[in-house]
Amino acid sequence: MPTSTPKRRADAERNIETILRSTHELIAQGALPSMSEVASASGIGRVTLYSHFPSREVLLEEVLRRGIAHTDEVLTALKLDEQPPPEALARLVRESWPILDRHRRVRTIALAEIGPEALRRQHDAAFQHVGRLIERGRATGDFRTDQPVDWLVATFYAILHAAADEVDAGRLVSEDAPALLTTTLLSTLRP
Amino acid sequence: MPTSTPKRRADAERNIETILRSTHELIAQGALPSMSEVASASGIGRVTLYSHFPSREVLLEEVLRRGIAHTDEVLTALKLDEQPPPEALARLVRESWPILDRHRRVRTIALAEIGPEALRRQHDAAFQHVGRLIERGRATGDFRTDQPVDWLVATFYAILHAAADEVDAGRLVSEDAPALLTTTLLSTLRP
DNA sequence: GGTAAACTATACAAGAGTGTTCAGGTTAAG
DNA sequence: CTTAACCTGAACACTCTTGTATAGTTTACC
Repeated sequence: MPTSTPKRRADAERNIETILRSTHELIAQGALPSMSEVASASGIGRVTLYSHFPSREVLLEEVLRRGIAHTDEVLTALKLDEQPPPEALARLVRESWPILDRHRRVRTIALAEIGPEALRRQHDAAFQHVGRLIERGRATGDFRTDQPVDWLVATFYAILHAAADEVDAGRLVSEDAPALLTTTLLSTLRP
Repeated sequence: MPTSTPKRRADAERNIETILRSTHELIAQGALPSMSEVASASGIGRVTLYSHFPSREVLLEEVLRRGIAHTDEVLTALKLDEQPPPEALARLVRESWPILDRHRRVRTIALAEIGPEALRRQHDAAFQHVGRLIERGRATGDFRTDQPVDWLVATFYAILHAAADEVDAGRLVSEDAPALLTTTLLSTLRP
């Protein structure tokens, strides 16, 4: 079924896109933006913002939904299932670690604002990709089996997050991150 | 030099203590408490609260300062310097991982509210303990030297934080955490 | 070019938070 | 027992945020 778009004008479409993009960006920077902040960051009036998103909660939910969908697309395109787990992990980190971290941030912040129910409704695609990769690695003997999968996934994300924080703090340059990350992640996952 | 206490009455002293304790607790639970919340959580009036801490910012700074001092005491008492680094790490995790994490939370939340300057002024004692331990381990050959110390410290805290989150989410029981943590941390630190 | 959709600024109501003032009640300490 | 320190609730001014209403202007689209 095609997404039923009840014929919107092109400028409205453009504004909605801009709103969602800049909201996402504000959240990724660590802020919990107010509707006024979103409006001025998007370069539109506050009333226009409300005309598209009737409440703050609806806006945040939509940003979360799109973030999850986008992450899922990127991860699916990587075709992680078709490579040996260690190589798949290296590829995953090299090509998309900032995306994964940004997703984690939006997830955390949006969750804190709109409660866990909204998140449970949208099941979290990125976690499933990483979880599947780890489970496959356990089956092939590449990854350890002496710790719960949940714990391995949790440390995976925590380490990604640490890298992003270090980059933000200026103690790490973004180009060096993938190599460090791959090494550290493999250290935690190898038997 | 003894801390110059400008002769306060005992009940005032008691209230100040209660305020700082309950504020810390509220923050450790993940909240960003308002002055009203702090007051009612402490069982005192809002005006009394303001009479002791002229502003929210001053209160948060003091909570942060005391948290850092307390963590420093606990870590110093462990005498990490007197044991081989891997054993010292295991001991550190076993005896104080919840304290380290709670401290990290207060640090993060207070930082978000009062800005980084206040934190830079109070240099972070816990980070120094962990950093020293890791550097000593590198010198003895127990820990890896192919990654920057800053990065190893960052992952150390990130993994502690992950454990605390997992416990909060109910996916991990607190008693199992030290063993998992020690294993994972040593995996990231071993050469 | 006409028309409806979309935009804008301004203003309003309601709620929450900060910080202050005041007037009166309680209690620690000498 | 006296007194100064301390605590209290109520009220006030101020700011910020959410969400809605109004009236007028711009712009996409046929």
